[in-house]
Amino acid sequence: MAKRTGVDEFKLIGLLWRDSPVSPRSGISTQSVTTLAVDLADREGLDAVTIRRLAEEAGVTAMALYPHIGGRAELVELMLDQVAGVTYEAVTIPEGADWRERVTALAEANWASCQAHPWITDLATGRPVPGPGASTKYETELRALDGIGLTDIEMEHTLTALLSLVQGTARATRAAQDSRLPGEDHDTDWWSNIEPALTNAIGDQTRFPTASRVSRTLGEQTGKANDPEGAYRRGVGLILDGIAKCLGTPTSGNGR
Amino acid sequence: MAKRTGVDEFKLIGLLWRDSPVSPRSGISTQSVTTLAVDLADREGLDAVTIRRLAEEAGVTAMALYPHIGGRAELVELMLDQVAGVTYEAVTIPEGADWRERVTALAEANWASCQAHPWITDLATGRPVPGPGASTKYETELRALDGIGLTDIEMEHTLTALLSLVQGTARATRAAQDSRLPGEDHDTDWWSNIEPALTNAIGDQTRFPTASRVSRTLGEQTGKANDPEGAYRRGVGLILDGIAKCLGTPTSGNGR
DNA sequence: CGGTGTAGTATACAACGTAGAGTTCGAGGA
DNA sequence: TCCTCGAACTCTACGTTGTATACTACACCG
Repeated sequence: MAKRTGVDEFKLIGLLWRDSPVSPRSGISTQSVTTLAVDLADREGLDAVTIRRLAEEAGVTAMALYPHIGGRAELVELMLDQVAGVTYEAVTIPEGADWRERVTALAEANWASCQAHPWITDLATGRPVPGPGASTKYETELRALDGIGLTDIEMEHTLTALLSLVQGTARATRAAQDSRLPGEDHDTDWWSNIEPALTNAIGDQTRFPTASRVSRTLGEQTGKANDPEGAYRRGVGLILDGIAKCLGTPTSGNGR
Repeated sequence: MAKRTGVDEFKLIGLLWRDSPVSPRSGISTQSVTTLAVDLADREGLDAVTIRRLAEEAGVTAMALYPHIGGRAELVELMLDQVAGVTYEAVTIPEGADWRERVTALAEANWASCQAHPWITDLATGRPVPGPGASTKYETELRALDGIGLTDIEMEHTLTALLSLVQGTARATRAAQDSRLPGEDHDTDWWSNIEPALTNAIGDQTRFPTASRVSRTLGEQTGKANDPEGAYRRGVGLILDGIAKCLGTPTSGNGR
C-alpha cells in the first residue's frame, strides 16, 4: 500500500473545525462518514474500517471519500474527536459533587466510552488531537480537577495518569475478551484448553510459586485468568487516596 | 493479505518453551529470528518487522521463517516474551529495600523497557503471554508486592494498575515524540507550526479557558505541549501513597 | 446549445501475510 | 562414488490494504 504513515495536521484541522459541507450528488459529509466509521468500528473493530468497506456503507466508491476524510490516518482522528465530543456532551457531573465524586465520574465516563467503543483502546492517548470534541473533553476534565488545591501542573499530570490507567485497563479487558474463542463465556474454558499443553511444556511446576498462588486465588474468587476491571477500580481508588494525601484531606477508611 | 487474525496458542506455546533448534542449512532458530525481529523493531518500529524484511536480515526467504516463528502474530508474542525475559534478568532489587523502593524499581524497570523497546507500547498489556520470560517477570513483580500486607487479589490488581499506568504514559510519550517532524527537538516547534491554523479554525478563543490556562502553564514550565513522563512520575507517586493509605502505614510528606 | 469546472469513478501500484507447489540439499546405504 | 529419500528451503501466486492518477459525466453559466 502507498500508506502515508503520519497525519497531515493542517488538512486534519480543516476537517475537524470546518462545518462539514454535504456533497450534492452523494449526500455524504465529513460528519456522516465519520459517524458511519464509528458505528462500523463499534460493530466490527477498527480493522474493519477500510476505505472500501466504508465507501460501500456510504454508497459511494472508495476514492469519493477522500475529499471528506483526508486519508485513513485523518479519518481515525476524526473518529476519536467525534467520540470524545459525544461522550462529554452526555456526561453531567452533579453540581454539589465533591472532588472525589467528580474524579470518579470522570474516570467512569472514560471507562464507559472505552467499553462502548473498544477500538479507542487501540489508539494512543495523550497525543493532542486538536478537535472540538477533544478540546471540550479536556476542558471538562480539567474543570473537575480545578480549584481543589492542586497546581496546574499537578492537575495535568494527575489527569493524564488517570486516563492512562483507564485506557490501559480497558485495553487489557478487551484483549482478554478477544482472546476468548467464540462461544466461550468464561476464562476457565480458555484456560482449561491451554493448560495441558502448558504444563507439558513447563517441566518444573514450582518455578513460579507466587504467580501460581496468586493466579489460583484470582481464579477462585473471580473466575477469571486476569481481572483488568478489578485493576481499574483499585487503581482509581489508589489514585484518589493519593490525591487525598497530597491535599492533606482526611479520607474515609483505608481504601479497601 | 491472507491474515490469520489471531494467535495459534498451541503452536505458540511450543515455540516459546521448546529449546529452539538451529536449522542446519540456514543456521537460523526461533531464538535468533526473534532477536533479529526485536532489534529491527527497536530500530525502525514494529511496522518495519515484515516477514520479508526479517527474512532478508536473516539471509533466507520469507517462507523459510514460518517453521521458526509460526506466523506473524506468534512472532510478536515471541518478541514480547523475549523482551520480558531480558528485562527481568537484568533487574535486581536490593535485598534490604522496603516496599516503596521495590515498587518504584518495578515501575522504573517497566518504564525503561518501554523506552528501549517503544513498539511494546503498541501492544496490549494484561493479556497472559504464557512464555518463560513473561512468567519470570510476573513472578518477580508479584514477589516485590508479596508480604507487605496486601491480599493476593489486591496485589494482582495493584500490579496490573501500575503496569497499565506505566505503559499508558510510555505510549503517550512515544506518540508525542512520533508526532514531531524530523529535526524538531521541542514541542514548541510543532506547536508554533500548528497554532496559526488552529486559532484560525477556532473562532472563539475563550471557549476553553481552563485548558488554555493549564496548557500555557505547562508550556512555560516544561517546554512541552504535554508531559506524559511527568504524568508517569506523579501517577506512580499517587499509587504509592494510595498503597500506603491502604496499609495504614505513615508516609513521608504529602507526595509533592 | 456549447464549453467548463467539479464531483465521482475506474484503474493501477506497491506492499502486506501466507498457502501450496516445486526445488535443492545433505546424510545414509550400496 | 553414486543413488535415494525426507527434510529444508524457495518460488509463485492470491487476495487485501491505502491511495495516486487518469478518466467520465453532470450541473451551471454564457
